[in-house]
Amino acid sequence: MSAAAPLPERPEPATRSTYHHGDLRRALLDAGLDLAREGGPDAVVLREATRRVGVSANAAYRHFSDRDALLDEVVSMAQSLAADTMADEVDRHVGAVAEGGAHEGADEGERAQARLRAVGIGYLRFAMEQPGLFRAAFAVPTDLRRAASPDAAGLGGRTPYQLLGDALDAMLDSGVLPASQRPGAEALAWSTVHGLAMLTLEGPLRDLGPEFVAAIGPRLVEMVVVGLGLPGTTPT
Amino acid sequence: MSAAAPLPERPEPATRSTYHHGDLRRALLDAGLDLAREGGPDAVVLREATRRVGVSANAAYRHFSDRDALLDEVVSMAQSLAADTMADEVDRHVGAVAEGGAHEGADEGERAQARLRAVGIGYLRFAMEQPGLFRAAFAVPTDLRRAASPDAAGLGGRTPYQLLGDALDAMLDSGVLPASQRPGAEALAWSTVHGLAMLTLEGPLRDLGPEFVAAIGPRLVEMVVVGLGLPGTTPT
DNA sequence: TGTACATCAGTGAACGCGCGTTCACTGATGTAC
DNA sequence: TGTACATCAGTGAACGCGCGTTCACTGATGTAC
Repeated sequence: MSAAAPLPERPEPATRSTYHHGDLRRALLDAGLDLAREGGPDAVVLREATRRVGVSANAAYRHFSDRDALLDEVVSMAQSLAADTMADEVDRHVGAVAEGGAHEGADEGERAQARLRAVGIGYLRFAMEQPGLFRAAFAVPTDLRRAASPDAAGLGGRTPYQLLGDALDAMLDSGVLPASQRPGAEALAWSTVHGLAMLTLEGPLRDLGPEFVAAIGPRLVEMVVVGLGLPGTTPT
Repeated sequence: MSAAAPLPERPEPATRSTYHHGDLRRALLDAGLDLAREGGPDAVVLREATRRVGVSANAAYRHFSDRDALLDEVVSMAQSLAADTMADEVDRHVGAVAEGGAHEGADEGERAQARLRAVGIGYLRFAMEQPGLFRAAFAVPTDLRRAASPDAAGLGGRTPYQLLGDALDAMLDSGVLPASQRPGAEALAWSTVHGLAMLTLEGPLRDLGPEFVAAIGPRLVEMVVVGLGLPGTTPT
C-alpha cells in the first residue's frame, strides 16, 4: 500500500469508509472473542472491542444491552470451540462412533473408555492451547442451562457437557460403568480435568506448564476410568 | 454503649486516638484477609484496607511495597487457614497419627486411605465454608514455592500441599499406593477436589451449591483412592 | 419514478467511579549526650 | 535528668488511568404514496 514502514505497534483501530458498519454485532462478537483469547473473560472490555472495530464506544449499545450481554455470548462461543477440540480428539482416538454397533462385541467397552479419555484429554488440550478462551468458557460463574444450549454447541451439535455425558452413557451401555456410578458422574469426571487445568493456568501449579499437563493428563483420565468403573463403597 | 441506634450501614471507618497506629502492618493484613473472605483475591483492595483501618491510603506504603505485596501475604494466610481445616478433618476421621505405628498391623493401609480422604474432604469443606479465602489461597497465580513455605503452614506446621504429600506417603508406606503411582500423585489428587470446588464456586456448576459438593465429595475422593491404588496401564 | 419522512445505526462529549501510586508535608518517638 | 535532633509513621492532595454507561445529536437507509 504505502512506502512507509508499518508501525509495529498495537493493532491500529480499524477504519471504515461507510458510515454504517454493516455487521457491527458480528464484528463486536469477534473482537470480544479475540479479547477473551488474549486475556480471558476479564479482558472482554466493551470499550476495547469497539476500539478494535473502529467504532465509537457507545455504538455497542445498539446491539448489546450491556457489557454482560456481550460477555455472555463470548462465553457460549468459547464453549463451542472447546466442544470442537474435544470432538476432534474423540475422532482421532476413537474413530467414528459405530451407531448401530451391536456387532462390535466385547471391545465396545474399551471403545467407550477410550472415548471418555479422549473427551478429557481434549478438554485439557483446549485449556493449554487456548487458556484465555478456556477461562472464558469454564471459569465464569454461569449455570448449567448454557451447558445444554445450542449456542454452546460445536460443529457436531453437542456442547462440551453433552460430549462428556455421551461418553459416560456409552460406558454405561457397554457395561464398563456400573449403573450406581452413572448419576453425577459428569461432575466427578469434569472436576478432575478442570482442576488440573485451573491449577496450572491460574493456580499454584502455574509454573509447571503445558508439558506437565500433557505428561500427567493421561494418568489423570485413567484414574477416572478406573475409579469410576468400580461400584465404590462410600465410606462413612 | 450509646443510646443512639447504631447505623446499620457499612463498617464505619475505624477511628483512632493516637497519631501512630501501633500495629498498622498487622491491622492491614487482617483487613486484607477480611476483604478476601468477603470477595476473594480481587477484593483485596489497598484503599479499602486502609479505609477500614482508619488510616490514609498511602500509609500502607510504609509497610508494603505495593498492593501485590499485601495480597501475597493474604494468600499465605489463607493457605494456612486451609491447612487448619484440612488438619482438623484428618484429626476427626483418622485420629492422632500413630507415630511408631508398626504394631498397627494390617489396617494401617486403611488408615492411610482414610487420611487421604480426609485431606480431600477438608479441602472441599474449606472451599465451601470460606469461598473467598479459598479463591485467595488457591486461585491466584503463584508458584509451588509458597506451597512449602512456613508462611503458608497451619497450626500444625504443615501447608495444605504438605498435608496432601504426607497422606500420599502414608499410603505408599502402607502398601496401598503403588510406587509407580507416587510421583506426581499430588497433582492427580489435588486436581480432583480443586476442580469440583472451582466448578461450583466460579464455574458452570455454580448453582449446584454446597449441598451438592457435600454429597458428591465422598464419591470423588473415593474415586481417587481407588483410581490411584491400581498400577494403571497408561494407554497409548 | 420521485420524494417526504420515519426509523435505524452511528457520533462526540461527558459523567461518575474507584483504583494504585506519588508528592511534599508534619506529628510523634526515642536515643545520644 | 534534660534536651537536640534524627528517624519513623503518619497526612492531605493530587495524578493518571480506564472503565461502563448516558445524553443529545446526526448521517444513512428504506418505504409509502
